Amino acid sequence: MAEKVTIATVARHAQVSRQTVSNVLNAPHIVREETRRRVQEAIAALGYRANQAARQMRTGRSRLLAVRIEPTRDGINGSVLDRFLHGLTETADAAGYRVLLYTARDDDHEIATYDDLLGAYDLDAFVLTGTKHGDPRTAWLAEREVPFVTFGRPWDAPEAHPWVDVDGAAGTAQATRRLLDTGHRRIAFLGWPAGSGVGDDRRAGWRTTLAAAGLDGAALDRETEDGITNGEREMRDLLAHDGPPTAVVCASDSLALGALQAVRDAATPVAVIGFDDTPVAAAVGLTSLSQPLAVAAARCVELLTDLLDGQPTDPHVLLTPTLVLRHTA
Amino acid sequence: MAEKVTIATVARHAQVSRQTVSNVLNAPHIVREETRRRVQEAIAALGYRANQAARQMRTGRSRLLAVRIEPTRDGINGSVLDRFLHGLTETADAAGYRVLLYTARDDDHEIATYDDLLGAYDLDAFVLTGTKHGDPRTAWLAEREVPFVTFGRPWDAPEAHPWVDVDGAAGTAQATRRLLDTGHRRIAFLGWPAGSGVGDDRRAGWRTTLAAAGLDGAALDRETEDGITNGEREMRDLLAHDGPPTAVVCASDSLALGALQAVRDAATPVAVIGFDDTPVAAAVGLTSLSQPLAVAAARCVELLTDLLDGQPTDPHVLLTPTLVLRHTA
DNA sequence: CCAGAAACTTTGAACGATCCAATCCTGCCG
DNA sequence: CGGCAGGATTGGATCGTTCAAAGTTTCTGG
Repeated sequence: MAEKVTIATVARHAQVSRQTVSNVLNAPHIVREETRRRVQEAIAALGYRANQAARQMRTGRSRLLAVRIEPTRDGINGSVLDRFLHGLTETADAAGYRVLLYTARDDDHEIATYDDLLGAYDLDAFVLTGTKHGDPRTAWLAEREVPFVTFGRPWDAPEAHPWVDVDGAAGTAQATRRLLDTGHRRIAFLGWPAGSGVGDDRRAGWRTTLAAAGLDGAALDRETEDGITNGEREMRDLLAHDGPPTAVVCASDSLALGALQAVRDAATPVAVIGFDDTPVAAAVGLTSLSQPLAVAAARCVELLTDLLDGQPTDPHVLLTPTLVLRHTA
Repeated sequence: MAEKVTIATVARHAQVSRQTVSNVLNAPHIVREETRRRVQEAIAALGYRANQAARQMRTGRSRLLAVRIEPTRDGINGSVLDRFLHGLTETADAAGYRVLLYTARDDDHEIATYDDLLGAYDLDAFVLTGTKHGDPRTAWLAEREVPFVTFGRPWDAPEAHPWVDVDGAAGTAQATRRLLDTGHRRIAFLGWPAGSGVGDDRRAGWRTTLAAAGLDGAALDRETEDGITNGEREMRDLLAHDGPPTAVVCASDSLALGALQAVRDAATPVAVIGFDDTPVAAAVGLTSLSQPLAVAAARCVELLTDLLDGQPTDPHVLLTPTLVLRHTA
């Protein structure tokens, strides 16, 4: 078995000192052209790779990003995280970072995990998904000046910390406009109870677009917890009342799927639009709003690397979802 | 800002030497009870955490596992990986390991990534998902004696290396038996082209169960690439021929969903059973076979830690899927 | 031809943990 | 009471890298 290749091996092979090799790696411009080439040839020839542990011990930086992987809740929206993670890993790779996973039952455990990861692994930064009002996690991290980015806006204070998000209101507005353009006038909204930033945002897009068209949807606005059965129940209820809607915009694909089942045995066809463009939507032909997850992930990594390199950038990125047209609208 | 807490800080605080602290952590039994307690109190009081980088440099072990995250293909089966990852992270955590993600376009890139991860991060082990016939990745790893486990059997040589898998044949057998029990006699199978280990396995379960009941399904066996539209086409074709099936077992939820759409406008009801119990199945009420992913992940970690600790265990684990009954069968 | 500066290169120390070998106790036995 | 065995504790060396400072060569201009 070949002995380990260290910076000293490379140095000997290239007839220079350790430090020169280190300079070639970390500050190439201060090394003479010809020397640099010789060192790089030695590196390639020996298959040398800088030992991260040793580097980390000296510099205190690990080139590691941590991301939480949550248990898929109702399952339907799970693959959103999946695609985000993939994008994150790919972009991080390109920037010379690696992605470490962690889980946590609740906020307290999550904070304990931060402490653990920072203490034991010297993590460089965190990516959080799904922030909520008054999030204790962001407060903890900010207090300790740990670099982090959230995928999801801080709804309390938009300037509080770096974030990347998808413009839900723009999405539902786009969906509503599409329905208006195709002749619909009685357009309902199936969303979550008021109070969640994401949910309120998505509802707002629908309401303002209706208002801009001189319509008032107040009677066609429903609030319910996420889930297929909830969606179906509310939609049946909407259809049972006077002046039933001819179309519905939903805050999630789960709700939309429920609506779709309620609509199946309706007298006249009803258009349905979901949110998240999950595999289920693709499977059943549901028109839905697709989040640019790969782009979002890439921007998260970009924000973090800039932050870690001390480069100032605008730390707030808002992306627009795309309406994917299928059979249902 | 508080100064960094190292093993020396703890030693000073507990009035012992560095080595004693190290012993408390790595070989508690050789330290006197009372001393051990004193050291542990100091550790707790100071919030000390062993620096992984330093430990790794000396021991050559990183307590890091690597898992590949693949781009979700047709999307429907994506969440399978998602749930597996979550289970993996949770179990690894409990065993004192962390999970590192990586991606790779193809096998060559993946092998290059192994090299990179081993060289730079001293990775302890790899978890591979989805092995295929004559996999170059497992060969590479085995040759270098890198510990790894695959989620999925090596179909060429079952004893080649440690693996965890779900018994597909047992699953489809269970599904077929269920259909037989509820009176069905003409039970079709919608699977993938022969040649893939997983696909052949799932088909075998159906065939042998039919044979055991004295039935021959040869005429009701279809092979097609995965996907909803493929499933729908094949199912329509089956229904159009003489002696159409009254039930169908599918190799995936994608195929089952296609079958479901074909069946919708059939004269008589046809039972459909899918495989993987994806969120889509739950959403549309499709009866499907559920893989015990959390258990599989846990067993993977178990196998690896045993391997790393030099403990001999039976390195081949075959788990049985569960039939989740819903509306369609 | 030499002083002085510029441009690199070399050397030694440090990061924080573990391993190794040596020393210090403590209790026990002769 | 001395000696000894055995476990508990200690100090020094070490892993591979980067930082800091000192050393060397090369080049330029007077």
